[in-house]
Amino acid sequence: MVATKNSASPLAGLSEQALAHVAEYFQALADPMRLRILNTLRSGEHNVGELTELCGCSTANVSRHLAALAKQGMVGRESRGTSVYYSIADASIYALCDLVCCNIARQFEQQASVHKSFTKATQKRGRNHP
Amino acid sequence: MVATKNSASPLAGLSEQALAHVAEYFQALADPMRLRILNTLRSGEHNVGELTELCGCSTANVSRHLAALAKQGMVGRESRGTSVYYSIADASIYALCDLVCCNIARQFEQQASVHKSFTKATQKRGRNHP
DNA sequence: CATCTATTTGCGCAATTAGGCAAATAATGA
DNA sequence: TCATTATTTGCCTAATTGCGCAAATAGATG
Repeated sequence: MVATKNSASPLAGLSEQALAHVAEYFQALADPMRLRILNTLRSGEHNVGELTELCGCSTANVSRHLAALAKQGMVGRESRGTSVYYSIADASIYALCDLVCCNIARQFEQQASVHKSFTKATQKRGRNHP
Repeated sequence: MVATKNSASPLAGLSEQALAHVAEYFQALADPMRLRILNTLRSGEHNVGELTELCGCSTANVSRHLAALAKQGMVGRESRGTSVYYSIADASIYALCDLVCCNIARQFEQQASVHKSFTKATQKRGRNHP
């Protein structure tokens, strides 16, 4: 691994591999059904069958999505009896999602009130659609 | 929009559309080259040609990636002369990336400890040489 | 062991996507 | 005007991805 070690921020000076790793992490979150699963797991652990019902998704796909999330260390796996229970392994995921939701909410606000001026600066900011 | 759950957090009770929107947001971050572009923009605004050189990517692709980032409101666009300058429009992106990097660093630590010798107790955390 | 249930995985298909190449567009200057 | 530079976009290909279906595994119970 070629670490450039520019310690301005964790993102600064990342190697190709590290960048790919971060991208994979985001990729795991870039699916509505996986987000739904994570959201469902917020209330506590659930097995695959429960998630299948709660998320309205086939068992096979829930299993696959859980595998993808587990690969990124987002959820933990625990076999109990004939079932496999999954739970959130990294609560900071929700911090990520909350940040994104805030950003998107902000976008919606801006979109909703294009002609209103609630931005403090009077600059013309990125409202450009061809 | 159908809110199905109590709103303990922004992620809770998200409609299908909102969930898809969040997923799209993460999707925009789920590419190494786009992360590299964002990382490069951290030092300040750059035009497409500069980013092409700094990121080692073709002009067309840089342009496309920038369009994807702009679509999510992550970067802003400003034409000056014959060039188009892009800059970070939402600094909270870096908070996202930093969170992810911390999570991944943690993963690396755990992987490293496990890989090194699984006979040791995993409560010692002294493994950090990126 | 046989069997049932729960979960995982292999395979194929349809849809999406990143990248290369070239043509099209925009802005500047002779 | 035409030429030049900078950026965007259309088209194509290769690779990836999510899903449905069915077969395969793992664990518990008779």
